[in-house]
Amino acid sequence: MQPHVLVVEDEDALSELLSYNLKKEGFRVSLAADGEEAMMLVEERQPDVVVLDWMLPKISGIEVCRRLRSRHETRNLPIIMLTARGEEADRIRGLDTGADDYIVKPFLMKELFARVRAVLRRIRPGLAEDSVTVGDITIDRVAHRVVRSDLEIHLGPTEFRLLDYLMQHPGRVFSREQLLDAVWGSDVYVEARTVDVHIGRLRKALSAGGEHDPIRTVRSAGYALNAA
Amino acid sequence: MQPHVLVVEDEDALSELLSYNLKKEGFRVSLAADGEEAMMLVEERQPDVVVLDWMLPKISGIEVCRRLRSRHETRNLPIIMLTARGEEADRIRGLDTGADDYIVKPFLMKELFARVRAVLRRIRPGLAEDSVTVGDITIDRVAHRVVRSDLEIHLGPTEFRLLDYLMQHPGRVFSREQLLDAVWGSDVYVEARTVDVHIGRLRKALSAGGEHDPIRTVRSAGYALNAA
DNA sequence: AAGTTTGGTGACAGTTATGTGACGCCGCGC
DNA sequence: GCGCGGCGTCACATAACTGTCACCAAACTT
Repeated sequence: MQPHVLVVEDEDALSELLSYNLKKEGFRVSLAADGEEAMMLVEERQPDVVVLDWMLPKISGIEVCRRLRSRHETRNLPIIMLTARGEEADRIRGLDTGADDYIVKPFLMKELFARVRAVLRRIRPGLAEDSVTVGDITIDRVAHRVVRSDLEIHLGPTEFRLLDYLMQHPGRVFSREQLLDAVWGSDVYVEARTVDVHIGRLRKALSAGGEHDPIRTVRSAGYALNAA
Repeated sequence: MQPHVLVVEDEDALSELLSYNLKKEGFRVSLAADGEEAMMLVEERQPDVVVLDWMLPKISGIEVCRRLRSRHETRNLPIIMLTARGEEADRIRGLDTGADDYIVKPFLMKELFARVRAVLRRIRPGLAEDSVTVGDITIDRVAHRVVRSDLEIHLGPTEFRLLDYLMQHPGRVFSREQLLDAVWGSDVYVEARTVDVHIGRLRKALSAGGEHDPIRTVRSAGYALNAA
């Protein structure tokens, strides 16, 4: 699954531009226009990285950063701040407050891409890693293969992305909505129950060799991949 | 596909000269004028080898080298440093930091070519090798011949380059766009589906002797050559 | 224990991606 | 100018995958 970027920026023109280009670059993108919306979307969409403008209405960028850092779930969420030229003091405060990197406006798109990728790699190596193993299941993103105890498993594209996503956070429970957002994309509309069907298909495929089901159903909450 | 060299050099005159000559020698070349650009281009273009001037604005050569070595994906990326006469200390630090070779300015072009090729051969044998074998398929770049289990296979130029590229990263899945970029060149415009047709032709040619198809289709992702 | 909610799953019809034969175009050697 | 080998596109057939639904079972509630 592609990394998910939350862009927090109040200027429409810039946020549109960022969204367009990041999507083209293969990222999933959510947009927030102010600090409140940002906090909400962080919660709801669980982005992998936040690109945060420093000048924001309502809650300032620095405050958003502080709040994210003070909450357990988002303590390690990578943050890249956008500052206007010359806001030197902010930049320093930003890094103090826990931003992972900053970039000065105006900037080149490819510079942003590079930093987003760099931060992802540094903070959450798993995301950029070529292959991940959880228990007896290994997924290789480059070769696009899944192996369970030496047996190759064939998955359709959606099942592959679904498993990939679950494997990035083993043990964690995801609601159907979260999975739809992450795996299907926040822009398409499909029934939540569709997730059930795909989970079912994934289970069947993963259990083809007689092994036991690695996916846990959490009633009225969602699904999780068993950590070990 | 020809090896891809990233030249990091801040003097325009020298970088132009290097670019011109390396291209004439059959390498693909990218140019970076400083350390930041270098890091960006490494990420973006994924060169096969870096020729790195030691005196650079912004990020020094030594720092570039250190960063490349500290990142998983570039740990083994070959680096050849360019040092001015007498910068003995730098040279040692350079090799310490993980450069693979160094060359003292001023130097002869063919000396540079030789070192680039040597380093490529040492670090990534496949790229500089005259012939490569994957499973029962052998490709001879010099003679432009392909052999599968002792049977010679005739391929057109495009199919040859396509197979050559796939054989450089066996098992890895490439999107149609990646293949177009790598095999057709990023400047020509052809339909993505054209890749399918050529894959089809390649398959037919490779299976002429009754062997089974060595190319794997990954639905909605692309194609890969089976590793073994 | 009956009622209610939630999850599992086979079936199905629609959609999308891929395989492939056919065709016309082009550059080249003769 | 002609024939030939390659190339890029297209159209069509086919295979693979998808989202929904209906219906049943399991898990909770009261």
